[in-house]
Amino acid sequence: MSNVAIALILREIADLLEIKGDNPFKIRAYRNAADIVGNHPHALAVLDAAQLREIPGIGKDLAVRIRDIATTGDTAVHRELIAEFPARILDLLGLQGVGPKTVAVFYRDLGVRSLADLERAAADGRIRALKGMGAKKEALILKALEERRRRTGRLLLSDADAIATSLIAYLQDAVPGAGLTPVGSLRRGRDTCGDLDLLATDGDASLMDAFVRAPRVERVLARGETKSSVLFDRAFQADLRLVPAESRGAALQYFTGSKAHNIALRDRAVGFDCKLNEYGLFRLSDEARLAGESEEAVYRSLGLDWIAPELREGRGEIEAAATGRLPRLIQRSDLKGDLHMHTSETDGSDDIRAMATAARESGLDYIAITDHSQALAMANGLNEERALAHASRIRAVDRDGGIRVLAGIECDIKPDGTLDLADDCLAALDYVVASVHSAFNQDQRQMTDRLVRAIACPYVDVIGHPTGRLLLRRDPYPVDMEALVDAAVKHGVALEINAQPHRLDLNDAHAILARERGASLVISSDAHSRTGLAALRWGVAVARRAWLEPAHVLNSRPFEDFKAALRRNRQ
DNA sequence: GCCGTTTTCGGCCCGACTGTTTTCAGTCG
Repeated sequence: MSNVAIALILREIADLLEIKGDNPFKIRAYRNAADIVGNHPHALAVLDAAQLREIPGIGKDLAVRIRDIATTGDTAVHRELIAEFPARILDLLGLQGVGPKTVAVFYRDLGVRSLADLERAAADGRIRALKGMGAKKEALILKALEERRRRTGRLLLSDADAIATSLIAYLQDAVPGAGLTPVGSLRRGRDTCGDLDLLATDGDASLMDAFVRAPRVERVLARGETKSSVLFDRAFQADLRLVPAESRGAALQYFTGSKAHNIALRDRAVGFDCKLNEYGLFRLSDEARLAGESEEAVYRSLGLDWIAPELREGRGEIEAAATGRLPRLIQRSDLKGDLHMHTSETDGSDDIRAMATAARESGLDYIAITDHSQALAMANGLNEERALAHASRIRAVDRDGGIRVLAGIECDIKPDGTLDLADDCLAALDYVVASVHSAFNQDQRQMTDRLVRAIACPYVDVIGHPTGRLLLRRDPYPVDMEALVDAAVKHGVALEINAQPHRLDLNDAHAILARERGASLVISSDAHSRTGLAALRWGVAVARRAWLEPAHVLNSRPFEDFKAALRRNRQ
């Protein structure tokens, strides 16, 4: 049972307990545990109760429940709650403006058991008759139901970034002098964003006016002096907060999150006899403001080094910051090479020289051209003959314009784990990234064996996009990541962090596992055109979330060092 | 349900906005 599946059940328990009106702190404990489990880099299903208890936030009871879920697929508390409430009742919580208390009232007073029931109740005017509700609330419910049908869900990190950039440009145009910064999950570099959070530090009410009138705003959820929320078309939400300049740092900290990080930080503030909110760090005894103008000062006043946003996920960053053990995170400028890209020889749109020139202009010292192999016929993949001819054309470009260009290939891993091109062909190339592009429906055992067999092939240097996921479109294929990482370490094969915004594969949790086990990593763009090279920044975001330093990433090394570190060139 | 430099009991992060309210509960982040 995967961590994500366990987390799902823990979260359902929390939601149902909340509808039931149970102890809020107990609910928080379940929700907190769901976050911990869901984000944990190791498979928790294999741990026993004692090992689970060592994880902060997991105590005696939760350890037992997690064991239950891991071994039987469920736990008694959950089964009892499911029996107590209708199966579809949790759908109601997904509606804007509907929380657990409201769900409880709908269920108790109106017998609402599903979204369809709620829609009928609202249409019949039965909502307005409830205590504490009126015609306005009823209309909001109908609106929320309508929006839910059109909702597209989360946004890719790159899309969220693009929307934030244009929204900020619009606001700065409307209110010159306004200082605006993206915060929330976008600033933390999460692979997808559920909404968009913006922080403004200079500006007045006119900024809020401009915000709620931004292009494509469909509905204003809230409009205040310091806080507004809107829904864009396709029901994508954005929030804007305005704070005074002296609170900029505290607000940046607060609105960047994550929730788990903030709770831990505030808990720490309490230990310092202080209170931390979005306006500053205040001493409880006399309300004196100890920090607030800069994020650095907020952290410093709590005895912590400044923590990069990508680390703020409650993965031990506060302990590391307290003891001076934060990593020197990798940056885009640390990357000297890009090791996965396609040309017009297969499914790319630019030729070798165009890719090399663009890479040089983006500051890289070396690249590998890695077109597809023959199994990917759809992409006009290369057979041995074409691959070798392509390689000689690539080598003809090597060193031109001051950039080294390796003749590589992205070789398909066939369903049985053998490679798509003959060994002598692979041996004649400079670099091989091996990837799965077919037979995604294999079970975990087959897929793991398949990848481990590919890793054992002596001509494979890197495993490309190791889980095959396409964000918001296709789940990862099942693979035992620990076995994969261990095999990679054993054979000196590197694992790719594919920087395509819809892949970001490995993800952050897998990259943490790889780092902890001592695997080498590469960050590659998988560009299919010159402009695609810019995707490296998204891969760097994943790497930073995984606490990676330059030393963990092969393509942060100078060319000769990098080349010597490749599996094929060792010993 | 978790946790412990004051604690094995009694705490547990903090504030803005809305709707239906005569002083606040619920939702959200």
